[in-house]
Amino acid sequence: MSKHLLALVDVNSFYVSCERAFDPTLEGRPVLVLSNNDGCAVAMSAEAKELGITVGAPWFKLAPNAQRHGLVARSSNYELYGDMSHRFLQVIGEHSHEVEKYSIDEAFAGYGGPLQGAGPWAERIRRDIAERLSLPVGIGVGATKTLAKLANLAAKRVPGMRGVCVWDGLDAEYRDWVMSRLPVQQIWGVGPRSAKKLAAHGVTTAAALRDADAQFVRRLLGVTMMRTVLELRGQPCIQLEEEREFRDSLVFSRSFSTPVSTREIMAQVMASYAQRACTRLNSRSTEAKTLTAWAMTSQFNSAAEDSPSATLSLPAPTNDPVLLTRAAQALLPRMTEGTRYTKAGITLTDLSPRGAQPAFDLFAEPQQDKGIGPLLQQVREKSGTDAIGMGRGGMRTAAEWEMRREMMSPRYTTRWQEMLEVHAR
DNA sequence: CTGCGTAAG
DNA sequence: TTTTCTTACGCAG
Repeated sequence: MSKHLLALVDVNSFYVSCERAFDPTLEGRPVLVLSNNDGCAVAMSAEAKELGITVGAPWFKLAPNAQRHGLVARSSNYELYGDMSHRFLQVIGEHSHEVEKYSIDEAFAGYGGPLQGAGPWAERIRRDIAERLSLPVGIGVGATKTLAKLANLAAKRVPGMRGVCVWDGLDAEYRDWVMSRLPVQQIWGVGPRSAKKLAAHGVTTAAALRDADAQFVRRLLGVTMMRTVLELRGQPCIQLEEEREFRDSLVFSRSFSTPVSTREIMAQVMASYAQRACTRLNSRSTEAKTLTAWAMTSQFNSAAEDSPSATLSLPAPTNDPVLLTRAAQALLPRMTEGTRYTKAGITLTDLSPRGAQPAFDLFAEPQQDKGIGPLLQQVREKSGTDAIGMGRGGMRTAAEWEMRREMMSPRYTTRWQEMLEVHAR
């Protein structure tokens, strides 16, 4: 008997595991990866969790005691993680025809063979990723995405499973026991708000949600939660999705390392961010028709709250950094000189595939004729964002407000100069 | 169509 | 001195 099953493969403590893959001295030690600006912990090893550190813990509070605990912190190295993520998907793809990238460190994979073969199949994936990428993964297999997620949780929590769990391969009584003990909030798709509403009706465990009346759940929390109920019963409602080429919008936003409070500096920020948003636009071969430039003050200082934004509709879809950089300056008159802004961003909307509507010459700008925009982007793509740019974009020395990344590891897999050197003797 | 609430990692 | 960033979807208005 063969049944269509799904695996959810995820890397344990992905960012930390990427760091460890290239620096084995981190093995067995408490390790943290910090957010942009080295502000707070965003990922941690099991050893760091045991020290009581949680996501969001501010680094400046942990730093004084780090040495005493042997705690190591790394700045986030997204270039490395992104590349490792790509390799992770590639390996899974060699074991399955259907793969869906779910997040930077997770993927769903389809399995169409007999049930007894599912465990060995998952084990082969686990071993292949360990051998080729030095990354530890957990794999849950189930008849639906929700059950695969659940099995993945079990794979990590039950020591005997050693990272692989095939839900349908377990005893029915054992499955029931697990579900009756699992808090409903641990189910994929059930967040804190929904859990609270469910609890008010006596639904506090995964088993209770599975056995709840589907129509009742639909009325209480909508169709999405009803689908979750059906999926817990083994009825697939959430399909494996194709990679979506196309997104409706694109955001480039960053917090500043120190607040920005003058138009002069914000102009530099906008120039830099617009060009980086432009790079993302190009990497997806798209053009944007609308640009929103925005800034905001700290959420933790409600006294002087301000969140100015300016939305511009461009005459035609464009990916020209010159035009977008200029458009982003529209924020400046909206901001209050002297207010301490802590974060800003560029949102590009109304995206379309590049060249879908041929540019109407009437609106062509003088610099487009000379091809300055494409040239700038070409140089940035080839030689890095600090090679060339307009305004602040392209400066080699970091500006005062630019993000701090003081403990970043080398970009081992994407930069020749930063490749790992191995000496044999 | 848009903004908001909710969730995810 | 802190306290991430990004994407997606359903639903109400």
